[in-house]
Amino acid sequence: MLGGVGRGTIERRSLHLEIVERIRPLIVESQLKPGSKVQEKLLCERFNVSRTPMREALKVLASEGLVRLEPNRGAWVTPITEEEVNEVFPVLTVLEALSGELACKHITDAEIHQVRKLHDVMMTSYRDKDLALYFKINQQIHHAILLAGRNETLTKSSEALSARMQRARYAANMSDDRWAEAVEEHEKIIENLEARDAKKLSAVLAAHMRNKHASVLRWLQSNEAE
Amino acid sequence: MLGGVGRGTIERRSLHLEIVERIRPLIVESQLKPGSKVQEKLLCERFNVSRTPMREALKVLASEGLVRLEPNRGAWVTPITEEEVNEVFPVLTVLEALSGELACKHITDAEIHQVRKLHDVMMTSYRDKDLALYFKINQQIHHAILLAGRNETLTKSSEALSARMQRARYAANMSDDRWAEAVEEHEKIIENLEARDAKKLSAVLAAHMRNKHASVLRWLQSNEAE
DNA sequence: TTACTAAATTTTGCATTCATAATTAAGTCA
DNA sequence: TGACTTAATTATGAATGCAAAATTTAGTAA
Repeated sequence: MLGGVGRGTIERRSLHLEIVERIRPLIVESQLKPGSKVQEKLLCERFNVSRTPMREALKVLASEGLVRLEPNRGAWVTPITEEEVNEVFPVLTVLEALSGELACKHITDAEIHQVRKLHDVMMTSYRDKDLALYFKINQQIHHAILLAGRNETLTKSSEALSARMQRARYAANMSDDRWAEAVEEHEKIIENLEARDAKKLSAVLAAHMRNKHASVLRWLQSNEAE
Repeated sequence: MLGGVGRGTIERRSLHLEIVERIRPLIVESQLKPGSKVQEKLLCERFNVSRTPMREALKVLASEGLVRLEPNRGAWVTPITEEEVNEVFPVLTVLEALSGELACKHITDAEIHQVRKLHDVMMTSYRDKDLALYFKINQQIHHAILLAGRNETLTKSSEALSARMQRARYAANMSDDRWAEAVEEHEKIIENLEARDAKKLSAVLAAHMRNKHASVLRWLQSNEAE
């Protein structure tokens, strides 16, 4: 976010958070590559801030697991390893399952309608084979379900971990088969959400996550072989 | 810096992390009271560090949810509210359940033995009605189960949330009834761990968490009434 | 008193500076 | 040439300084 450009932001935000939220997407979208050095000075120049808030931001990103700090040696973008993926996905799976359960409890009709609209746009992007758009909407759907759960702690935890895996998904793309499968899963997700079937939605979301896990793993392994 | 006093520390640690790990217990044990202002300057003097690393530490604690930062207004210890408790415990519950499942898969006989020993000490502390010791060992058991799960991400996420709730548990103490119930639950936990029954352990841990949740809620509500 | 305003003080946010550790480059000797 | 030192450079960690914001205090008028 660019702090107050465009629309009159009311709440004042701190610079370091601003920076966190600008660097995070750079990492998630792999513009800052996994395993690469984070050039503190370069980023300072890029965002035109001094080192103090930048270093504060890096500390926060490190505590989120997107960056690794080595004392006196600087910061690195956390590499995507099989180990990391095998750690994060199981956690993400139970969080996603919980989010489905909570969403069914609290979601309003208007919100369901919103998600349905997102879902339909996503389907269009699937038919158009617009992967970038598909990813974007996909994200928004998962975000909307989290929001519907009315649990900020869950939302924050889940999205922090999700961000770490998102980078892999960006890099991994998807096989046509996996994409078709994912779409089917999403059909079930929206159905169960509309039916407000907590148990089922929860199970479908968990399965969805496990498949994402497998998909990322396949990519990682085929990559390591190179 | 207090890191290397006394014993020859090998790994160099960064000052801000040192500070984080010194302030965290202050918050968890309510020496810094929920809702109270965090006096940056005072803490700097107390730990004999300058404001820079202290402020970095506060940013990390804020991202963990133990502290709230208000731009230009400073830092407050996150208050314990019913809302907060109702958010965190459900997340903690699914994480704890996962940790039980993973522990059963990976735990070694030696580790089970370790946990059993901790459990026995805890039982002694229960018989002695030594609540402080009971809490401490209790923590260690949950930590050991997390470690046995071989998932650092899970361990970190879970303990971050646990820290937030721990403060309430410190303040809440326990009714005799609840304490007896908790002890029974712990009997089941150790039994199922020794039997390596993943499903059952997972369920027992989840139930244990839900009861902790209820217990904290009761305390909060009786407190609000005052 | 009480409500409001203005000055003084304190606190915060961030840039800068300086010391130290790490890295790179240059030089030495076998 | 290549391994090892040592010097030069760069990057990092943390203290300090300074401007801006918030808070407190003092003062004024009703």
